[in-house]
Amino acid sequence: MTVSDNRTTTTNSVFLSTGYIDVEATLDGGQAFRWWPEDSGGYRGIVGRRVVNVSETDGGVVITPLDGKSSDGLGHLMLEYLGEDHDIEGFRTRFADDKCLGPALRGYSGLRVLRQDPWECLFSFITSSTSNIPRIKLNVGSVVECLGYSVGPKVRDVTFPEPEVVSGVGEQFLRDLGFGFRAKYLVPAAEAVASGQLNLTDLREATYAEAREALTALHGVGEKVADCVLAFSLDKPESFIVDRHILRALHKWYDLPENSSISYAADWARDYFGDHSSLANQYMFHRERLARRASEWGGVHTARALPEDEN
DNA sequence: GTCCAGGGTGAAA
DNA sequence: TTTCACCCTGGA
Repeated sequence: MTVSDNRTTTTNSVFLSTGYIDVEATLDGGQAFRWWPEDSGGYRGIVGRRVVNVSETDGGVVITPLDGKSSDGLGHLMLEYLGEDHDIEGFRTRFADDKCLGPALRGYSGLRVLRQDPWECLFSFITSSTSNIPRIKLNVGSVVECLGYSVGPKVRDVTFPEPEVVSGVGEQFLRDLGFGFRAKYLVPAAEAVASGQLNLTDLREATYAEAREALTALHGVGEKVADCVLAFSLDKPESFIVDRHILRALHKWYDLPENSSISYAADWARDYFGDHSSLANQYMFHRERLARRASEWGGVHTARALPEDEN
């Protein structure tokens, strides 16, 4: 991987030779909720305190700062965010012939697992409980517009509100923003992080089991939400997220025992996929989503996206 | 207009 | 282990 400046142009953008990255599937496919497509192409969002546009290009992505600042340090920041240190090549090799993942890898190879800010990730996935992606984006968007610190020209160009700020505004404020019953989980979680009782950064160094236990100790954080935070922000590639769609996929493609519980299925998948669990999980989730979307449109998605027969 | 599902969790049975 | 309430938004 290399980072090259592009200062000969007036755009001040940075090219990252990451290999192909499917920007839409990666940034706006249910891992993160603050990326918005731009008319001019690519996706606009915030990483740390920087406002950027991320666009696909040959052999990688182009990062363009939209906050008027220079591109110094942007390459490193974005490589880390885009999960560049994940073992994507090892994953591709190992599962090239897998019944479920092989076709997925050939159909849409540019999917990555992000490395997000842990607090934003925790907040977002507590919010995700019995919700859907449009609504999660709506909720997260409204809370950052109200409480975030502006770092760019647009209303959504704001940093994610610190846990101190979220605990300060209280439950009713979040309910009024439309978070519903999740508000009563979000405020205590913010308090735990703000007080230092829960140190999310330390959990990056902790084992998977330790970190998962620390997260599920929070009210409103079960195994599912914990695994999302572990995979998408706490450097735990052995994390495997099971919802009802993934459970169905596991039954369909693998020798998972009949009537396995969500919890059992997650243990089974972690054992089966090992350190490639979070990548396998994301490709499987994406495949199920495309299949579902295709059937809702009354069509078949296998012809284009998947070279092999679905059934 | 009504109905329903949506990347769940916690408490009670 | 299973059932149920919890909020509410968008699409059918």
